[in-house]
Amino acid sequence: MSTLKSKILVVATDLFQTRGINSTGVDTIVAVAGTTKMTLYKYFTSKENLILEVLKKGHEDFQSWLSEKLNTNAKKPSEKLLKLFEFIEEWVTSPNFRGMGFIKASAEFPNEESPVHQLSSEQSREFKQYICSLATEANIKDAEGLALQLSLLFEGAVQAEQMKRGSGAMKYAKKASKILIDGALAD
Amino acid sequence: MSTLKSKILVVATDLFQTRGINSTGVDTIVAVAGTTKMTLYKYFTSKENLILEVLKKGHEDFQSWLSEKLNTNAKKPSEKLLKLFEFIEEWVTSPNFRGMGFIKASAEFPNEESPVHQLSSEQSREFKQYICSLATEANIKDAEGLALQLSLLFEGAVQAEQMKRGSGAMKYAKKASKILIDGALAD
DNA sequence: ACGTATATATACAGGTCTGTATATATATTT
DNA sequence: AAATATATATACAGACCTGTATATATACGT
Repeated sequence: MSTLKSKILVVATDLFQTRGINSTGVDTIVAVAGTTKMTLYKYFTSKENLILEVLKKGHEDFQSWLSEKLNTNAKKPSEKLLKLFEFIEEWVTSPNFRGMGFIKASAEFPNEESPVHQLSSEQSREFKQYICSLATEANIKDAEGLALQLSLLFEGAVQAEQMKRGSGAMKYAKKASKILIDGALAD
Repeated sequence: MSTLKSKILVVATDLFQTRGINSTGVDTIVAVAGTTKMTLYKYFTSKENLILEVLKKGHEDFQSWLSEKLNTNAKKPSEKLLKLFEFIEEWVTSPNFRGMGFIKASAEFPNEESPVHQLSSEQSREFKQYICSLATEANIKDAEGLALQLSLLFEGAVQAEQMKRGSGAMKYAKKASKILIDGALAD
């Protein structure tokens, strides 16, 4: 991938997070990225296309980092579940955490026909599905239910962290997740 | 309050929720409300002022409904805590639920200097504080921690419900809250 | 050195948005 | 009936936005 395209993606991710998606114009993006609109529209067919690519990259980066961390640091499925929020916390509190795009995007694009909303919605579902697969492997009875609960905790904590960095929300989400997982394992 | 002002508030609440705040123009609001811009700008000094009043009304309506419900239907403090999500679920699944404004607003106005962001942030804090007061009365040891956890669940579930109505997220949030509260009461 | 691909600089068309100005209509009060 | 407050209708200025058009510069392969 061209370095310019990559630079635009990084800058857009940053600005979308700190100023909002709709409030960030392409002129601002190219100015910060140190390039021009012509170049942006060479790599992205439209602003919507740029938004979609920002979302895709953010989700892929997070998902692959997380599953790689879990696979190398935990063996038993139940261990993976229990360590889930530990790594999520590590990701979220890292200095180059740029927010979870799909949470903001689904708020800014509530219309269900919008491609941005659809992608956000799908990413949220995918993440929940990933947790559900971990829960299923760990022989949790109501794997779907636990996955939903953990994803609610996750999304709530990310939102709190986006609202105020360093709020420590994820630390308490981690504690809550341990209680919920232990309870589900005992069922 | 004038019926027109009230009508504008209701319509704006609705449109902000279903189309987003920044994506909803005042022209659309007055058209749906059946009035004109001149009237809107008589009752509200600016669009930002309208947004702030929409947020205030939404939060007041919810908070007063919730505390009244809890005060009449539960006596012991621990009972209030345990019934909290039952009433929240009733509110959220009611047909005229119009979303929790401050959750969407904080996503659309991430800039901490924005008055809209500041009010959203304050409302989130107030809600958490209310839960904390319930937990304190119920003699929970780490009342702050439990309050934070429950508010994370709440915000995550509202977000999920806003993303897809009828997702049943609040039902599972309620179950999770019971587990967390029971655990905290036993400490 | 020459041609080609890539990036820049800049201007602008067409649209949307907020907030105001101007003129008119409808109620209500006296 | 006259006067006053309230609401409508409509137009518009000024700002912003997306996406494109045009012309120029820079690098690179051959």
